[in-house]
Amino acid sequence: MGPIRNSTPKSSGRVGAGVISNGIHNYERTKARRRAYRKKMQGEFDEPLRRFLSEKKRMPSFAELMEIWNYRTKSAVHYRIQELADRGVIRKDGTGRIVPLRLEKGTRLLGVVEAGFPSAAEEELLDVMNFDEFLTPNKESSYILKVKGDSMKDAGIQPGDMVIVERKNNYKPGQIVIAMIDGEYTMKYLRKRGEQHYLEPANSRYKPIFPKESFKIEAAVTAVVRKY
Amino acid sequence: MGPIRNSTPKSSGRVGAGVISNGIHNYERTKARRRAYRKKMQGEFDEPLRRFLSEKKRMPSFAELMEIWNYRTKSAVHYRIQELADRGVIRKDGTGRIVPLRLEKGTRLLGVVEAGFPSAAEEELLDVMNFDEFLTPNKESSYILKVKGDSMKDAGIQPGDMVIVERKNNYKPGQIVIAMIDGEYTMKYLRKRGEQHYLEPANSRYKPIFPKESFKIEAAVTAVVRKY
DNA sequence: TTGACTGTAGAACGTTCGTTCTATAGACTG
DNA sequence: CAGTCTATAGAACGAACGTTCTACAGTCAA
Repeated sequence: MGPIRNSTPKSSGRVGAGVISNGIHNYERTKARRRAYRKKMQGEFDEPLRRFLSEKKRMPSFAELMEIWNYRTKSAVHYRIQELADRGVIRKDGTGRIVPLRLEKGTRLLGVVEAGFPSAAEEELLDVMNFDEFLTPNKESSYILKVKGDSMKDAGIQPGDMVIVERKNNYKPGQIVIAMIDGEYTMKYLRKRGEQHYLEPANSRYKPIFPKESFKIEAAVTAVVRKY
Repeated sequence: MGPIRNSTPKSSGRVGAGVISNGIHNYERTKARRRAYRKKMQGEFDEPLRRFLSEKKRMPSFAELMEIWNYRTKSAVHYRIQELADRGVIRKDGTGRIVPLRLEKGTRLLGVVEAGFPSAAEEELLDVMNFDEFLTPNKESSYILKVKGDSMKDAGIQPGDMVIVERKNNYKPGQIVIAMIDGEYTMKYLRKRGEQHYLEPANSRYKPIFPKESFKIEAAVTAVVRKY
């Protein structure tokens, strides 16, 4: 049958000698059908791969791809793999093994609220993103804290939120920082008046804190995460 | 030399016949040194694996592990792999290939601000988390929107924040939802008075919205993310 | 209708894979 | 000091791997 596969396995493959194929066609209609079919198929090559990757946390071997894609030979897989590599979905490393490129699934980016929700056809075009990389590019120096108290309320940080903080070498005024001041940890805006640094809450019910003895900034807040 | 390796490769391996090893030892001191060394080593087996995985997006083969761990034989790798599997760091699938279990690096969870920052020794004990799984468990039905306007300010959602929304079948009062009301998309609290649903902003400068004609809830907000 | 192109089947090949067995140096135990 | 345990080296092995070549049916374009 050629390119249209994934139908019943037995009907695929070459036609035996002596079988006369029907030569009558409506070519235009056939052509259109095939285009649509192939577009659909493309997704049906990628999708099982995605599933395998997220389940097994590794790429399948050619033998496994034979089963996944319903092929009877590895050479057919080889052909398909070449096509996926050309499309940039996967890549081959030095030893021939395949590595994923655009297979990890992310969450779809929709833009501003007014944009409206996409139809199934538009889905493909949406940008995707991975939160782990986005929120903690420097995993080594990042920590997660749970917020207690409402002193940063007007900055949109509520009790129960999680903040991602990062240890750095120097901290700039205007940043929200975690500081050890007079023996206690606290999260506030870092401000500077003249040469003196001080801490300012984002809540009119609290007053700025001017350090008396010890004053050490431990980390800067790089992100806020809240889950309902 | 035995278990203490990763020194210069040439000095490892068996001592040639005729070489008489020095029998004089302070056993207690040696023992303590070895324990500390081995603990340090443990990390030096896991770390290169982590790096390989995050760079190449796949687990290394035994031959590659030989280079990574500075072994001269695959049987030594086999031995180490067994130990990693016992510790639950990796797992072997049916065909002998190794799959990661506790290798993906997460961000360390510290708890409330008051907890203080951990020393290098305490690092190991911290819980880690992966934001991608945490924020979007259902990737298929989740979308990301960028917030415009300050109508949800008092709910800690500011302009420029990203909200993760999820399409559902039914929405409960009290949730923050994305709704199409009278032809426009908006993000508000979903409220219910008697039998009538309406939308309420979290900003005293705005008033509740009672739907006139069309009213359709598109999605519910499941999380808020802000990055500085 | 012809010729080129596409997609799969099938077989053979050399390479790489993880496993296993033996040997041994050094550390540890009593 | 002798015996045991741990961690590595080294070699051999069968299974699985990805590659390549040939053949051919079906599609497509001229």
